[in-house]
Amino acid sequence: MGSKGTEKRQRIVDAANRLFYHKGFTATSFADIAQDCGVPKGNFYFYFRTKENLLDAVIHERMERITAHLDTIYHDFPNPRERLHRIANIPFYDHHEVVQYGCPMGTLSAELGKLAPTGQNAMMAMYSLMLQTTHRCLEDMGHERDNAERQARHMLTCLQGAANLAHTFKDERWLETEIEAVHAWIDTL
Amino acid sequence: MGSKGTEKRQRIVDAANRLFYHKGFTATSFADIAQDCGVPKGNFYFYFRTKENLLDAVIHERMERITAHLDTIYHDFPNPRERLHRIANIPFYDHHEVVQYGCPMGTLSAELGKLAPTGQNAMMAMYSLMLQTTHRCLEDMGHERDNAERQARHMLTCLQGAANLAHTFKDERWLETEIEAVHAWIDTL
DNA sequence: GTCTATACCTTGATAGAC
DNA sequence: GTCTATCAAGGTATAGAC
Repeated sequence: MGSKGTEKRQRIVDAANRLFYHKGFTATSFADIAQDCGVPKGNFYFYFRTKENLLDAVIHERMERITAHLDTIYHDFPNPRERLHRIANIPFYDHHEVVQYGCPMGTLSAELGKLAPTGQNAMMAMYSLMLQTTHRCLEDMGHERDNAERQARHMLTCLQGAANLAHTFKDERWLETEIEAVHAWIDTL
Repeated sequence: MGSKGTEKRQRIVDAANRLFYHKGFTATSFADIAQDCGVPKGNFYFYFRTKENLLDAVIHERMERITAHLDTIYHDFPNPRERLHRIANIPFYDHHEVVQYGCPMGTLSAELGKLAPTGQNAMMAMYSLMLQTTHRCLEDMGHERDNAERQARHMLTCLQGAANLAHTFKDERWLETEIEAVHAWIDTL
């Protein structure tokens, strides 16, 4: 608690977070991370026993950020429909990075789904959080439970697909128009 | 050329294709491929100068398969709406593998988008093929050019998102219901 | 707590016998 | 054309001085 170590640990996690996103988990080496954050890689093992351990810390960090962001939306917008619009805007918030590196959650989940059963569970938790938040907005708008769940899945599907294809085609307009379509769809609900 | 080499080359490409899909490009080593196809890895370099070169062959192989599949659809179904239904069904055709390893095109594209500018162009070509085929069906159904393109992008977006989230959640029903929604959407066009 | 030096393994790639 | 043996480089992880 409050010891000097926490600050350095945070620098490692932040650099790993950035590089796992930009280069992918497997393609990122400890040497890359060390160079990025200025901490010698031999020091990593004081904070994390393995690379997978560092990955867990990165995912945990992301989980906290998305949780905080959703909480902010919930706090700032009492209207459930307006909340949905804000959730739909999340991928567009960092649209420039999404086009260049893909969806932070989606690309990592795609990679981990092929090799790490541990990290994949944490990714599922992140998506479940977004799903349940969306689901709750829809219920607050008067949709019954089953219908709300179906609609929430559909919205997430469109957002994820839009991010992926915008990344593949390096086309910001793809993201823009598809998110715009989601907004229009929300207003029909 | 009918020389003996082509057959062994094909075995290497097939094994690489399978493993790049199941484990990812970076996470798959030549040793993995060699073990899978029974060809010693030292022999690989007679057919491919680099790993990226082998990747190109794999992508080329996939491109030919998807081209052949779309040609079959075009040949078997004269009705453009029926063709759209068949295209929408493509991810569901191998639904079991899609749930386990994700969309073959989507996951590879996500990985290459972060490291290989070369291979990524080939991935774009594959998606463009699907996009243009869809686009043409919509034009044949009477939609004007701009509208058809927008609809085609939307359909691809939904299919890609469905495959990704079904993979993330290891949930076959996600894929099933979202593709069903695409079918219903096609009938409204 | 922090860093250097290094062990040990796997990687993609080469050389050369056959 | 095919395979064995091996390379240099880079990977994760460890040992131990400070």
